[in-house]
Amino acid sequence: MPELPEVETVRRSLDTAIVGSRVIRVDIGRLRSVRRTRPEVVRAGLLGETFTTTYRRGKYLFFDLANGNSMMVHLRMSGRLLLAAPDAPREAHTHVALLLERSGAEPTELRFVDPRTFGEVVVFNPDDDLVPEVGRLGLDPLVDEFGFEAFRSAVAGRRRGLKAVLLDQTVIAGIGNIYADEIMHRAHMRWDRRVDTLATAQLKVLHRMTVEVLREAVAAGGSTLSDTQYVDALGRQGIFQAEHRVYAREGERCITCGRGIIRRVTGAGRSTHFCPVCQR
DNA sequence: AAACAAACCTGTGCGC
DNA sequence: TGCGCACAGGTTTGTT
Repeated sequence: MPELPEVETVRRSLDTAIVGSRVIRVDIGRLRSVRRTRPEVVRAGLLGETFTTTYRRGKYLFFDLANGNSMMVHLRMSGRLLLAAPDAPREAHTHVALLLERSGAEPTELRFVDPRTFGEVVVFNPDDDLVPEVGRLGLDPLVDEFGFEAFRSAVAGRRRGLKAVLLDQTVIAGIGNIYADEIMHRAHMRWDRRVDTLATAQLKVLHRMTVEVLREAVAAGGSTLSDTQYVDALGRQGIFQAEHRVYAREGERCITCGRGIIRRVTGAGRSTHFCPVCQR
């Protein structure tokens, strides 16, 4: 479900309520959601501690604690983080719930909800190497310095198809299936175009569209698809789906060129949407 | 190095 | 109405 724009929207919708809040209760209902450590590590690491900052790298969310530990949350396909009144009924598939106390505010509960249970919550000390994959992440287009030269050196010379490179989190962190398709469409490039055949002018277009799509999507609060699964921590849906030009538009006429019919092809277990006329 | 399939799970929507 | 199948925003692991 969530890609960079959705994860960033979740982070922003949580930040004010989280920072300065102290964890006074930790409920773990599904061990799988905290599988990277034993559950006692999660409980002991959080209980009584205060959140100091939130930040994001790619699709990884971090919540730092005053004791030096951090909590990492990855939503994977179906995860959600929700803020709710502690006495409000919990959503189905609520696997972790943190009761938060904060001076001058009503207590709130932070809930990790995840039907497919691919997502996870990790509480770790930065000295331990519990989230090694974060060290392998490539540039974050909105957090890191992401000028053209940085982009070029990240993707330069890859003898792979464009979509595979865009989805590779060790090259650029945060792009998933929806935004990869939308970026390629705006750049007028096919998914299977070998990146090492792109000229500098084309790389510049690709770079510009990557930033443009992600920025616009964040400004729109992300994309909520027809299943309405994605919402931010306050339950608000995104509206960027209205701007999708290819994703989930198979069979429709291309909005950009007015001539092509959007196609959908499957490869490596993912579907790719594109316009056969304006993407070459 | 790169491409692909399978694995991890649950829910939903579709055709019959 | 019910059943079986395809498919879903991600990532890792193992195989060609």
